[in-house]
Amino acid sequence: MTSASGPGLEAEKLAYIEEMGIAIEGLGLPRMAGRVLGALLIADPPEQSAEDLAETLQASRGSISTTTRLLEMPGLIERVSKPGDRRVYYRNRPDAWYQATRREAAALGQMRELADKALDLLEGAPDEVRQGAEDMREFYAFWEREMPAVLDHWHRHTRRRRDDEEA
Amino acid sequence: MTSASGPGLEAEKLAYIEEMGIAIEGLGLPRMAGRVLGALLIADPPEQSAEDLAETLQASRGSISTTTRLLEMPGLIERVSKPGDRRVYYRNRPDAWYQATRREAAALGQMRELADKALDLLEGAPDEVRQGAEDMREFYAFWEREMPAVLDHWHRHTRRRRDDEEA
DNA sequence: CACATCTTTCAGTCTTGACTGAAACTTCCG
DNA sequence: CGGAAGTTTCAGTCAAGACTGAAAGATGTG
Repeated sequence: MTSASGPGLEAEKLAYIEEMGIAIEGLGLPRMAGRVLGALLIADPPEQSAEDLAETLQASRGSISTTTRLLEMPGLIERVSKPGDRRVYYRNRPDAWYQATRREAAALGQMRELADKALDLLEGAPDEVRQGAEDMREFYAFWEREMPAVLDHWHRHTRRRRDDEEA
Repeated sequence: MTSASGPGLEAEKLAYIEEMGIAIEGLGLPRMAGRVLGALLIADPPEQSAEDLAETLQASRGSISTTTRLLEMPGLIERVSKPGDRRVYYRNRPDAWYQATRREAAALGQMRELADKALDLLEGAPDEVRQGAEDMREFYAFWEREMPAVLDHWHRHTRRRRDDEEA
């Protein structure tokens, strides 16, 4: 029997889950989202039902429902079903962390636009006054171009290797 | 006279400052920090006293003090003084946005460590169970290496160009 | 040294939003 | 159709932390 009742996880794993909660909170998501990601990452088996998660994380069903939907939207976790079982199971997606980083890259456009807008507002001002906004635009124009390019490179590399293994 | 009394900034600029406040809030800093960055970015002259900022942003002196210190620590703004003037002035640093992004890169180590720790907790588990943590480690090992490398490249490029202009 | 000016600190207030838990809803089965 | 199992929604509670404003502190000036 694989200790499937009660809290069911060693204290070490529970501590890990909390650590992930704090780390993800730093990225701007609710702590509970990090807990779910952490729990799924070290779950055996990798598929966990809403009830499993609620019990492991000592959280309400409502909270689990809201959180899983939040994580499902950007592709960080996915739902799976089993024949003859009405429940929905959740598991982390293989490219979850790539996707999360990809989303950060998508937010860079806004920063470059803010730099452009600053330059509009400073139209006609002396170069010295415009310098700060110029620097900002220059940096984000660069990073908005390079960050997705580097991530793409990794993604193509990984997909090719995975396909090879399957063949 | 350059409208130096009262709110003193056109509605357009005030709206811009608020927009920056919201954008920066999305990066995990207090909204007021974004307001200060925005105000300094479009300020003429680029140096602004604590009092100037408090007035422009309709904020308390305490809030300005806390926020400027917060922004000064990671090098996003800097203090400047003027002869015969007791006040401290603030202005944005030329590489502020590079520094901010650099700090994000520094946080990647924590994520790779979390992946390592997950694998420790899954020692002896079947490959299928460990796969998620393996994927996470692989991605962050890559990104922890590449992100600083690309940023460094830009920084060296920019410094060289700036030195050329000065020569 | 006493005063004036500017800045920082800190206790209290207020806003935001994460979480709970119960009720509503959906889906499947006899 | 009635009921059981599972999930989602939502109003209310609670905690975290941003901001205020007054008091304390620092720094220069006559």
